[in-house]
Amino acid sequence: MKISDAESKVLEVIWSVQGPLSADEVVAAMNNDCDWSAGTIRTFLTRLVKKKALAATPDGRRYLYRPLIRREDYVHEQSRNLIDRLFGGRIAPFITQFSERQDLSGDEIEELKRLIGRLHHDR
Amino acid sequence: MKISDAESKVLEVIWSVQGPLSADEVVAAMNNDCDWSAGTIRTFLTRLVKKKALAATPDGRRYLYRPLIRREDYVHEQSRNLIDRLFGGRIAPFITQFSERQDLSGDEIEELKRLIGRLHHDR
DNA sequence: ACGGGACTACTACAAGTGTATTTAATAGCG
DNA sequence: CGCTATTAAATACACTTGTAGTAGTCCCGT
Repeated sequence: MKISDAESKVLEVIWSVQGPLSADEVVAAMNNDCDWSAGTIRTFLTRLVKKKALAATPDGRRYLYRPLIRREDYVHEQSRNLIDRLFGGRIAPFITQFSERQDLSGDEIEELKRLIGRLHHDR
Repeated sequence: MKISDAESKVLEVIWSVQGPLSADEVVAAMNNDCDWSAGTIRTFLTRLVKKKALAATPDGRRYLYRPLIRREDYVHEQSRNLIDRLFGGRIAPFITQFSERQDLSGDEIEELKRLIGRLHHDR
């Protein structure tokens, strides 16, 4: 099932904490960077449960939420999807495009250089 | 204005041709890889016009459609967005993640190596 | 000049999204 | 043991998206 933009922000917050969270712990954790009402966030929690992205386990009169999908899997799926849709499945053009737009700092380039070097070593 | 998945497929077809296209040229061009009815595709065309992603210029009793946004810009925006949302704005972790999942062929790695070498030279 | 085909414009409609409010249950406090 | 505060469930509602169908108009051929 597809996860919407708003829902994914809620997921991010839950991923960013080790253990399960209650609804208002999620609300508290989100209050910093978003302006949704508590009701709205609760809606997203129940939708994420319905979509099997979260599990809700009862804890007294409330629920504790915990992720059912791993961030790495989600992130990889999103990345693969973008690369496939927009770059014919190849990573290099993705990088090229950033460099052509001068959207790479010197630091970034250094970092990439080191990374790719190591990559080559790994195999 | 946000461009939906289905709409972006129509845009891709229009980008892939040099000049402006009439609605049923678009339909013809799309009939290969998608199973939308002509009506559906026309709906997407008008929505794309409303979203200022396409211009429709009259040509007799019909319209010719031509992109108002460049593919490179669209692609870059999508890419930047993904990198910002999922990788804290840095490209290297994006690459790392593919390599950790063995989602990079030897060819891809070679290509990246050459690319990064050139990058470094460029500045 | 009229009928038929082509092309657009308008309308439809259900599911998903963003953004909540209202209601019902319940558990702890007094 | 009943009231209030907490929490979850249900409901609301407008906008977007996916997927079309219908109606209206205009040009071409006869």
